[in-house]
Amino acid sequence: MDTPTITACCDPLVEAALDEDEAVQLAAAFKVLADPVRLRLLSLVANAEGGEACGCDLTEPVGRSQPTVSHHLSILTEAGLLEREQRGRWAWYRARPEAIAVLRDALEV
Amino acid sequence: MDTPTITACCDPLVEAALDEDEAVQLAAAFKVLADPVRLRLLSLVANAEGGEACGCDLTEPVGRSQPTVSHHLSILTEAGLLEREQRGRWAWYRARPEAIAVLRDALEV
DNA sequence: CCCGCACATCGACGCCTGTCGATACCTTGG
DNA sequence: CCAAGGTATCGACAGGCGTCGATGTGCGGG
Repeated sequence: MDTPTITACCDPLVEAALDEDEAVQLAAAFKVLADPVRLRLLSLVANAEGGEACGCDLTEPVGRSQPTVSHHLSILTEAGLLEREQRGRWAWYRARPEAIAVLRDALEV
Repeated sequence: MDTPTITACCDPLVEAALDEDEAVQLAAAFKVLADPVRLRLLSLVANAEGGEACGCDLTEPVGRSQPTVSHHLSILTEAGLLEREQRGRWAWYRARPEAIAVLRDALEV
């Protein structure tokens, strides 16, 4: 999907008109959240006990194939919404509230 | 794009895991924001003097054709992010902060 | 050392969506 | 009543993206 890391790029939508570049950057960030599987993965990880979840426990609950889940986890990680830690042959994920906050702040009213 | 009106559907992402339906609904809402032209249109309207903007003044700043702008304004309006009022042959738009707030709340940390 | 498992990558397929030109609709001004 | 301009709709096209099966990669256990 070609998604650079989510970083604060602009004032809230309703407080200043976006220029072209800001709009492209923000849209790319929201695009990461514009998929039901990614939203579920993000919420599953954020709500896992200990604040972290093993990739091996994420395939079944979202009802998609392993390659598809891996693909979505990559997109979330590249965007900075998740961070990945490899432990042996398992990948562990934690949510990154800072990245979520960037998007929330853009929607401040 | 087939986007029902944005309405509060679920607790914040990081406070409760989304079920399938909630995820589909939230993703559809974020999809509306996942386009640079729509983000610019929304911010242009929200920042217009008087809080409202005429459609005739929105085509040029976003650099797209009139049918394309009309299409995006329809999507924003159907989603409830904009409201439209027809005055004579002009369409006037206002932002709906309530709809924006629904999405912001879903990203609460 | 080899097998098994978690995970990533690849290639292919189908659908969705952003875009435009052409055109139809509708309201106002003359 | 006609002409003009703002807007919506239509049809078509191209590119993007989610999905999967098959396969590659790397680590750990026996």
